[in-house]
Amino acid sequence: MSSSQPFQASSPLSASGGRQKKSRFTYRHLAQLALSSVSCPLRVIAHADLDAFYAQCEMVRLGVAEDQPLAVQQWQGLIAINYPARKFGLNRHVTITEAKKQCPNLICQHVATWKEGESKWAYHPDAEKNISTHKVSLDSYRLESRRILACIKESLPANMQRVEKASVDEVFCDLSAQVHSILLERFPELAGPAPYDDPTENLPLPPSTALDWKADALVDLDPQETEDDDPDWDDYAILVGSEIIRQVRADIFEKLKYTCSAGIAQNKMLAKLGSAHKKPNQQTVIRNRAVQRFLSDFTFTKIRGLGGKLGEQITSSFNTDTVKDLLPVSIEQLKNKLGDDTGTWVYQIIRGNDHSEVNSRTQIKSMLSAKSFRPSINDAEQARRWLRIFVSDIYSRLVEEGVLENKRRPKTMNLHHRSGGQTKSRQAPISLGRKIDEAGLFEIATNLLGQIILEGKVWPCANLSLAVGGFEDGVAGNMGIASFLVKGDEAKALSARDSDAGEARPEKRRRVVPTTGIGRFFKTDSAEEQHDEDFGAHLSGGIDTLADIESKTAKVDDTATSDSSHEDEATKFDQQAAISSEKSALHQQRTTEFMCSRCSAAFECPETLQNHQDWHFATDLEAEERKQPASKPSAILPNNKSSAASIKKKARHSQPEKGQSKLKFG
DNA sequence: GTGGATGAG
DNA sequence: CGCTCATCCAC
Repeated sequence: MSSSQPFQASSPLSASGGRQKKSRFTYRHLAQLALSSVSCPLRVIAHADLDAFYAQCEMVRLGVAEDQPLAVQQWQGLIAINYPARKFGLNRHVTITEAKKQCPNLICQHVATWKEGESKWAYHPDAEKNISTHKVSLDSYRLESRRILACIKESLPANMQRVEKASVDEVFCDLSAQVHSILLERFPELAGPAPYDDPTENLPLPPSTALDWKADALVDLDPQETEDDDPDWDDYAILVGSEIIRQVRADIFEKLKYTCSAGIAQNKMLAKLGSAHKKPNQQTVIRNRAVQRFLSDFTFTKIRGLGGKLGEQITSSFNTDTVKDLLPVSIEQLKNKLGDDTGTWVYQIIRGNDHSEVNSRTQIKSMLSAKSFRPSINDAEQARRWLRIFVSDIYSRLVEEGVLENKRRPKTMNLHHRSGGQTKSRQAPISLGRKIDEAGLFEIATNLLGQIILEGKVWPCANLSLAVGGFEDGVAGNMGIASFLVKGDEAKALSARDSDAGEARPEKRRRVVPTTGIGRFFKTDSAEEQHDEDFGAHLSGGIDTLADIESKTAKVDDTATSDSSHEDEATKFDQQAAISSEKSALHQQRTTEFMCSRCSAAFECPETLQNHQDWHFATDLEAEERKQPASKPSAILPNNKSSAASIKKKARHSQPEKGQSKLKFG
């Protein structure tokens, strides 16, 4: 993809000397770009958002014309309205009859539903009349979401992509590594070495020819900037990112006929604001030199994480809801009102600084099936009937998740109940010994219901929801050994696990950077996590590179990131984030897949592949036992600790080697 | 670990 | 509005 659209190749970059000015950016900044460092000023993040997604799904499914007004109906309400229909002034809170009146040509398609006693959801023509016996199913949208995500991954180079599924209709892509490689292709001079081998040397400026932004929406520049200023490498980087995303969008449309909007910027927060800026089917670029202007026009409650109570609290504390009016508020005032962590986070975010990382994660962590009862239900028998439907729904989705092949397995089940204003919930483990099927799940769910009923005051019940979760850890018993060890034991652990050397860092031990909410921003840099990072580095055999980064980050070159108005806090923030993120970048798992040699199931990380192969092994043993019973029945139970450990140890030696290829075989 | 709360779409 | 999904926090 990268080479399919040759860029206007330039004459060689002007050498140093003469009257040529230097770039604001250094060779180190360029190197950080290749690592997708969250503090790299050249970083390129994209956010893509499907246009009126549910409505588009129905249009594709039904094959209706692109200019046909269509809305997705759920009982008596509309949950999605396509853009042709929006021209008639329709919004989500109009009734069906009003909508039809305003737009006589409107197609109102009801969502698919589960009907009691049936084994699969379907598009029932009479669904809206059967609210009391049907429950909504959003499965078809989840399936389309999955196809689109796969298409996006196909569109991006396997070894450089970093794609995070943010919701059913949104993704973030960290394009930094790919942009880096394209820059080097187009401007081989950038490959270095830096003059005097000094990474703090500034890069030569890019050619000053005007950049071709194609049809991209460009947001207005900051007041002190003009379009006449020569572009610098951040402009080029984001332009390349924009080209990449334009091609991704074209691929999605060509293959699947879905349109989406996108935002391209230096971080997730700005990219997301960008994708919402112009819809439908457009992309918006927010250059660094436009960030201040772009942001200051916003109501800060539009910023991700400030849409709820926190935003309200800020509004009432400082008597404004605009970014512009919040900018003069000092970091101390923010800390006083909001607490240190949240105050610092808000201070940074309204200045366009967001170091949150794009996690290569495309799999869900929990699933839930729920219904609000109108009217309420009044006895346990009715509740159990709904539990059957919830279980069918969840079970079929578990099958899609590959639970049957032991690719993933939920650890817990949760039942929520609402009666009047009161809510109750009960959770239970799904023990490893239990085979996951509809009967087993229903039994657990029924038990939870029984526990809730025992509390009393449960009828009439207005809402029930059943959830399963705890997917990410796979088979129990393999929880991070590292977290149990004190310093002295690490050597033992390392030698015991020496065949792990060269492995990518397991998914489940990876640092999670929170993206929303109060006071969560700095929590992940705890000493414990830091320790874990180090441990991961040993395991990964990345010592040289890590040490390299440690020494590099010892003196922080801040030419382009800090502006003189930043306070010490802000600088410290940048530096801390830079260091931890570079380490994290080293261990960040890409969407590289690990494939089982037995059944070709694919996994995102070696450890889950290991769990899966342990399961094969245990299954084989079990089959053997059935042929020759009475030898050692206890040893084959999957929840037998010692057995699990020995199986693990045995299978571990067949783990794949680290490498760059897309597929690995175990 | 559990249950509630918050936030987002 | 109804239905999801994710994460954090007090207990």
